[in-house]
Amino acid sequence: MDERKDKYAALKLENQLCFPLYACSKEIIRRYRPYLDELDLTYTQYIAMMVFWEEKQCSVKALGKKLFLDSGTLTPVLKSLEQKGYVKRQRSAADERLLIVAITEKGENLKERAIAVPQKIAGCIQLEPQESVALYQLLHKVLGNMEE
Amino acid sequence: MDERKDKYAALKLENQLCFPLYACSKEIIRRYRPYLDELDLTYTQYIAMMVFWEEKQCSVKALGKKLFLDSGTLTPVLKSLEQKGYVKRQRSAADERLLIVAITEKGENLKERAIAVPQKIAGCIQLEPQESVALYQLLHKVLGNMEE
DNA sequence: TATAAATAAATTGTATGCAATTTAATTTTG
DNA sequence: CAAAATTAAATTGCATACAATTTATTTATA
Repeated sequence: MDERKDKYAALKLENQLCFPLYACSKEIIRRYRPYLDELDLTYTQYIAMMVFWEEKQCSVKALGKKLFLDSGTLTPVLKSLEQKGYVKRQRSAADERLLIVAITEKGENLKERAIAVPQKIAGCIQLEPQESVALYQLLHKVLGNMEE
Repeated sequence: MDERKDKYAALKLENQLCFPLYACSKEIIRRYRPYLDELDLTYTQYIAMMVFWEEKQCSVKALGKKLFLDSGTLTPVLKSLEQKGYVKRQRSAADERLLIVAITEKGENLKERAIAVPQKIAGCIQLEPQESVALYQLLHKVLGNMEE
């Protein structure tokens, strides 16, 4: 089979870039599940907590920008995190349109237990350090290219 | 801030590999939408059609293996594709447990219109050829590592 | 060969994702 | 300053994802 003559080559699953991205992302997130179950967090809740572990508080808008998610996704996620007691949600006094989400003491404490997760995931991705760096840079380059 | 002394560095969003994978995947799929809308396909329906454009027919099980999806996801996707007239679904005569999904004439015809999509997506990913190859290989390496 | 084990889809239940719309608050403008 | 435009969340509707269970069929085995 001469690929130069296959006008449909670009439509083959094996020639896609997005598909392995999509598959890889889903498969890794599936690997997170047993570890996140122990923390009573979903992956989406986990990446939201990562922001709060770094920043203490954040508006829904700002969180959405960091996580590439909109309020349609975040509102139920943040309500769930509030229910678990990891964050508080309250409107900004300065601008009532903004909902400020702030981490609680219980949310801070969770960080200690979450600290073991990244190691375990790295163990299942199994890339050499320089490969991880290369992948990281390529992904951020694509994200940057799409921002334009 | 000396990173060597930050025991929480691994929990920072900027130090994750899975997160940019997840974000990249979602953002690219979002870029597919306007092009796939013209074909009346979602991304999941599109990657399923890619398999049928190559293979003519396939069981749900085999399709799930290729796409990293289970019957819980595929059943409604395939019913939807059948409704649009792009595939037929029928039980295998040899093994009634198997549902064989086969592409229709209308599904085959769709391929001609889909042929323009990959180019348009490549345009928004904007990687140099050697970067695309590197990303492709790293993603497949990770997928391979996780199969074990 | 009758029964147990295994297999394939479908179903059920929960949690995203995201476009589009709605609601409330703030900013811009005529 | 009042009306229009903008902005931020929430809501709505639809389509995934996936674990767990159920149902139907086939294979393995006592």
